[in-house]
Amino acid sequence: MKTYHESARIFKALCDPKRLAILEQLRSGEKCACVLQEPMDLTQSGLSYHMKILCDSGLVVSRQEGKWTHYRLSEAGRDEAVKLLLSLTTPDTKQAHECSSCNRETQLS
Amino acid sequence: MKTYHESARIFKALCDPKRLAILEQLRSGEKCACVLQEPMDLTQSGLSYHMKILCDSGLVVSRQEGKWTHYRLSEAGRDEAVKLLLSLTTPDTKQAHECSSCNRETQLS
DNA sequence: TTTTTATATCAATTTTTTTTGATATGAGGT
DNA sequence: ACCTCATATCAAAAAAAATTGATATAAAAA
Repeated sequence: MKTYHESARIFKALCDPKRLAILEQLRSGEKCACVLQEPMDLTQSGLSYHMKILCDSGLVVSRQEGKWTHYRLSEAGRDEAVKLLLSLTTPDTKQAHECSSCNRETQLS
Repeated sequence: MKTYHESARIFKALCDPKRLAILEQLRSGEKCACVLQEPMDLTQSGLSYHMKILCDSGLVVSRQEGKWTHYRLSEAGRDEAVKLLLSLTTPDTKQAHECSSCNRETQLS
């Protein structure tokens, strides 16, 4: 079971427009950093910063090839994120119950 | 088609540990603000701030009942978020291709 | 070996987000 | 009408994230 902090880290990757634009570029295949940076309003070190966050989330994986770093979407990372999103937002039917204290007060009045 | 900024807003709801703890509470059913606040390290206005972000994302919906505001998970919001997550992180097979510029340089050398 | 090239990291700054305390709103109750 | 309670909103402060420019590293080229 992940802590809330660990779970938040995965979604942190998705809560910045520039990182979403980077993911969009990766949808069409593996890209090296220099190619990713070109069409974006980002400095070299800015891109590196965002790629670190994307890799830390597990949604993206990197591969070193000589001087170049290539990035690509991770299928395992995506599956993990979807599973986590569902587990965070799906009602727990086992212990589901209504808000008792407010309802009681309402009913008593 | 959503802008990256709009998409980011949905995931912004999920990138804070306190908001994940709030979602966890909502998994067991609809809750009013006072009940949600109690077990959490949050002031009244702090909770209100986070609930606004959760509602803006569509993952949570609110219902007014007299003085009380009740919050619950939104199934539609969850479906939307999953759909969005998948569309952002699934390779686009139609136009998938490798990083051409780096590969070319590598092959030429 | 010296130079260039691709990327990472660091420290300082700027921007954004979160927290806090005070006040506003609005529904009931007295 | 006045008071109380639940919640929202505002402005200021604090904390966290993003950007920038400089420097470090390490691979390949000259």
